[in-house]
Formats: sequence, C-alpha cells, structure tokens
Amino acid sequence: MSSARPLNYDPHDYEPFAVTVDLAVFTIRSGTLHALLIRRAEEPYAGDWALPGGFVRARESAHTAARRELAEETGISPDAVRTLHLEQLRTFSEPDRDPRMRVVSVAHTALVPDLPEPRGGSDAAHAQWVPLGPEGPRLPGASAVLPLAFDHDQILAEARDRIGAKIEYSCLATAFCPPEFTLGELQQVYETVWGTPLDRPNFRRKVLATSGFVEPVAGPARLTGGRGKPAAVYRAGPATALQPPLLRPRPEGQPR
Amino acid sequence: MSSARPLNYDPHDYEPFAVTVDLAVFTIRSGTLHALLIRRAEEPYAGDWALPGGFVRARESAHTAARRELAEETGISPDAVRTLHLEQLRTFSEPDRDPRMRVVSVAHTALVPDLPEPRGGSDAAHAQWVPLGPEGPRLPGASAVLPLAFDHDQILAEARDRIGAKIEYSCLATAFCPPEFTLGELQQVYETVWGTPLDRPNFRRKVLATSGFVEPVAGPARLTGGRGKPAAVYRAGPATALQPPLLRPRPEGQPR
DNA sequence: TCAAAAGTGTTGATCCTACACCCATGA
DNA sequence: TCATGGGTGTAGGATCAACACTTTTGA
Repeated sequence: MSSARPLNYDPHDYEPFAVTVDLAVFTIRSGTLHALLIRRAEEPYAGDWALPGGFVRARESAHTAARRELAEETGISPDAVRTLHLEQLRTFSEPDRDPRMRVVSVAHTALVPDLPEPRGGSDAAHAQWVPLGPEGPRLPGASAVLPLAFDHDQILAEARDRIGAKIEYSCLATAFCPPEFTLGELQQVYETVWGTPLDRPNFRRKVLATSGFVEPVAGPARLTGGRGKPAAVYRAGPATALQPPLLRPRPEGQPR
Repeated sequence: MSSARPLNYDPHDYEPFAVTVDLAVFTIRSGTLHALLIRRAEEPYAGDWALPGGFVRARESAHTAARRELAEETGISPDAVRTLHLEQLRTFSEPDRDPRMRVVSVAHTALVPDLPEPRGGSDAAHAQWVPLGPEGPRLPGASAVLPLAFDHDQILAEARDRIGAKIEYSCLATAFCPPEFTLGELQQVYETVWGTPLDRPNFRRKVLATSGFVEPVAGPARLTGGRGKPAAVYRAGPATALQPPLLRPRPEGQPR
C-alpha cells in the first residue's frame, strides 16, 4: 500500500474492480491428463469453453473462494475438498481481459484423483473433463485444439507447465492418486504429466529413497493392470518437498 | 469466470475491491541483502515501516502498476526500470488484511543492482534500504527485527524465500549485479542470498558450464577487493534457465 | 616478500543410467 | 506356458565436493 493513500476514502472513489478466481483443475483418466471445463451460457463467449470460476465474496479470501468453487464445480463435498491440492497460480489483470468491465482474476491450480463424472453443483451442471493433447484441450474425436474464452488458454497452459515443473521437486504427484496406490500408478502420473516414459527400477528407487514421500500400507493388491505380480500398496507420506529432486529426462541437448 | 455471472451487471452490485500492488524490492549492499521500505505517514500503522506500493489504476495491469511504483519509489527512470527484474510473487487477499476496507494486493518481487540512495519520487521521499538479518529487516544498530505494517512481514519473507530458491535454477542472480561484473561478485550474490560460503573453483566451473549464463567482456579489471589478481569481466548472457541447476549446500540431513 | 584474490588441476566418493534378471499372477 | 507387470541387482560412466596448487596484483 502506498503511503499516499488518503486518510478517509470511499471505495467508490477508485476504479471499481471485480475480483474473481479461475480454476485450472487437473486429473488423470486412463493415462491422459484432463482439465475440468465448463460451457459458457452467456455472452461474451457464449457457447465457448472456459475454466470454472467465480467471484470472490465479501468475506472470503481468494483461496477460500477457490475452494468453494472447486466443491461446487466438481460436486465434491466442502469437507473432502479440503484434502485436495489447491494452490494459487498467479493473478491475471490485463485491463481488457474481460470486455464487460475490469476483472482481476486470481488463478488457482487444483489436482484431483480420478473421479466419477463431475456431478455439477448449482453453478455448472455441465462441467466436463476434457482431455489435454500436447497443444491443449481437445474434445474426443476433434481434430483441432479447443480455444477457451477470455485468457483461459494462457492460464491453463501456465498451470500445466507449473505442474510439470513442480512434481520434480515436490511430493505433489500423489495428489493425482487415490488414497492408496501402487508405485506403478505413481509412475504413470509422472509419465502422463511429462509425456515421457521412465525407467521403472530407477523410478522406484528414487521414490523410496525420499523418506516421507510414500509409506507402505499392509495388505498387497493388484491394481495397475489385470495381470502381473500384485504390487505393494502405498499412501502419501508427510513430506512435501522432494530431496533429492526427481528430474525429468531433458529432451535435447546435454544428457544433463 | 463463472457462467453464473448475470448478463448485465453493475460493478457496484458486488463488493467493491481495491486492488493494489506491493513491492518487495531487494538489493545487495556491502555483502548484505537489503529491502526497500517506506515509513507510513498515515493511519493505520502510522509511523511503521511498510513495503512500497499503491493502487492499480483504471487502465493498468498489475505488472504495469508495479513497474510504475518501482520507478517512483527508487527514482529510477521509467525507461531504465524496464530492464530490471520484476515478477509477480502472489496475491494476498485475506478479508481483514487492511482494517479500512477490502484490499486485494498483488505482491511483486524486484531485484536491483546496488544503487545510490533512493531519490524518492513524489510518493515516497523517505524510501530507504534496510538491511535484512536472518530473521528479517533490522535497522542499523537496532537489536530487534523491525515489524512491518499489514501482512508485509509475510510478503517480504515469502519474497526472500522465493529468491533463494529461484537463483538455484534460473539466471536471476545477475539481476543483482551491475551490467559488467566479475565471477567473484556473482559468487558474493549467491553467498549473500543463501548465507553460505561457496567453493570458488567449483562455483566458477558451474557458472561457466552453463552456456548463456554469463559471457566474457573484453578488457580485464580489478574489482572485488583492492588487492589480488584482476578478475575477468562478464555480462549477463541470454539464458534464463540454469541447466544443470546450481544447488545450494543443504544445511542438515543427507549430504544430498 | 607477503597477503589477497583469481584461476587451474586432481582425486576419491557418490550418484545415476541402462540394463539384465527373477518373481508372481491371469489367461 | 506365456504374457504382463512388480521387484532386485549391478557395472560403467558422469558428476561433484574438497582441496592443493599456480598466477597476478597492491602494499
């Protein structure tokens, strides 16, 4: 805040801003990264696809608003939504990003495990999981990338980049998994987000070498495929940072 | 944006928000990290120290507003300020963070080379560089950490953490250096931000191994100390990412 | 001649990649 | 018995921290 702010001022003396949250919600279904999108009912961009989101209310922080919207759009209970990974991405504030008025949006990223099809709340009965190709969202069968309303293409792309970078040095990847999972499933998360195959023995060693990343659960089970040796079951541990990091294979240039 | 937004709406139908930017501006002077702080003239927190900042204007993005404020507070020309490193940190939006009204602040972090004492603009003739101890800002001679107004302690601490993390895998550190610098000076940046001494031969090798991090300049010079062999002079190169990263020595636990 | 800072060389430990290999299950 | 996925072992190369050493300057 500037010291030049007058002692007594009325909010309406200043340019009125609307403050919203937009959500880039990701999940992994059948080996493909998906984002939760809605179809806009009204102008502008009526009929176009967009990120879910909404206004920050009078007594809410942006984070609280994002959590509320996430529960509404996914149909997850407000209690359960507290356990999901939800973090601020960045704030988008270009003056003309919304043609109607000045809207500043605090974009958030959320990671959820594979869910039943979203049972939309009042706000968006039409929220859908849309698969993400290498270039962006693509409806099943469509040949081209789906353009989003407003600056949501940019938000989605930034959110996706951030996730890819963040699972390298944080324990975030378990947020895509159900409460109990196998190392094969965890590896699939990495492979799906990065779009690269990983060496299974080495992946396994790296994960287990980081204390607190995953912890073993009692009875074994079979999960990843219909066949093969049953895999040991793990749950997410208390750690949040990955030390040493799990670096993705660099595509070109030096092997490292 | 939510699809539930009504077709025609007036901004004042909603809770009016003020949107501000706050700046965590860092520099290094004589081997110590400093932050730019101002003294508040008015209530609340009159007389307390705070981060510089101000309102986002009607036709500005948050980034533009941050750049404008940075120029005003440091006395750097609007042209020159474009070359500085300025990036969004995150948005602070707790409902009661400002006791007067609802203020959402998009915090930014800026890195500047060592400057002459800030010639305050109209807004803050009293902006000062305050050295940062391990626990936070501390006025010269003071025994305790200086508490800041609003949630600015938290903003400053987060900004500082982020810088420490970011110079590991980005070329950001050169932003603290003048246009031409020696590797000794660059190493001092790392040592100051991290608060750890580094091995000179190894530091040198790592920096030079990353193509585009620094590039040599013609004639040699003496800089770092009054004595010793003159050091080769470099300038910042075109790279932005550091591959491989320059990891800080981990204080405890596993050697890596 | 000494202290201080820049710059080069080396070595042993560590880490990691890329495999080969065995195990347990369903079909 | 074969295909499939889980899990263990290991060898060779790359990397890196730590430290010895040389060089060039000011005092």
